[in-house]
Amino acid sequence: MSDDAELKKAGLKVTLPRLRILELLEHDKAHLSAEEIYRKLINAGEEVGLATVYRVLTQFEQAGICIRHNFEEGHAVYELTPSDHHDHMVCLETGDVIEFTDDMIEERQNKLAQEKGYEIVDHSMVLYVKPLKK
Amino acid sequence: MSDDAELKKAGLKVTLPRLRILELLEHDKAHLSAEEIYRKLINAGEEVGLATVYRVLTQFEQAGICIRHNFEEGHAVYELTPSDHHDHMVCLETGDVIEFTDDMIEERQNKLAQEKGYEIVDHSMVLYVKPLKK
DNA sequence: TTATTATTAATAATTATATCCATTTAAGAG
DNA sequence: CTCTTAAATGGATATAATTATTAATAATAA
Repeated sequence: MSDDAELKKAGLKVTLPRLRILELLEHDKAHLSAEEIYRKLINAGEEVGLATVYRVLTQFEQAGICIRHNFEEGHAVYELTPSDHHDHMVCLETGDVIEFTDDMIEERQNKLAQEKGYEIVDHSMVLYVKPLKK
Repeated sequence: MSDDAELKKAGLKVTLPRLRILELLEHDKAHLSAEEIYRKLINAGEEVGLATVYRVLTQFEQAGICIRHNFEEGHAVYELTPSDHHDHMVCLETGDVIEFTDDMIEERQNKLAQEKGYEIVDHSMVLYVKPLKK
């Protein structure tokens, strides 16, 4: 689906700031904060306000276009809603975020849920880590 | 170990604010925010500053006395460092919360972190489930 | 007890995010 | 394409959570 269509489907007017932010999220696969998105747009010569970035990100989140994570201290980061459900490893020293999935863990999670009489609808898993000393 | 000893072991002087905050964390087993701790102390007639609460909580965290969680609420909450690290299974239909731990998953998590060059400091895992149809 | 140093409370400063409002812009009607 | 209007924008301002500064105080060492 085109970005245009995606915005329309969400009931949002197709505006330049919204298109630019959506493009950024699509092409720049990292987990971006509102501030980072703002800086990138300004550096790219776009005239956008920080308030707009925050507003649009909230709208995108409500529309299911992106999801917000409150990983590290301080600020939220956003990523396009992923089709696969991956988990996250967050470095507490650098703020780096690594995505991963692990079949063995998923299998085990399903088994545990089943044992308790449930099936899994969704899950979230975040490992907070620090670099190994060498 | 006494609260006194606990503070000394962490290299912290034994002061009234630290004792009161530690007692609160011990007896009030919920997840408390800095603001909540501050309010509780004020209501209990203690003379303490909000800045002190923040400072002490940070020191406690660094000393491993308590851990901080950044849930999706806009503010951090603290709890005494639990001896076991349990995960949660939340039933979306009934709201039931089941705590569990699984050695196999923990082992796997450690291995994954290690492969990426990290060691795990903390982790959070929540399985959102619904009852199995019979 | 006194000296040294850490800790404190109050307040100011920061940071992340939300809101207000005057101006601009997108989208549908004609 | 032009007009109309409601929605969206950007800048300023507000707010909430947290952190830094500082002069005064309290805890430990000598």
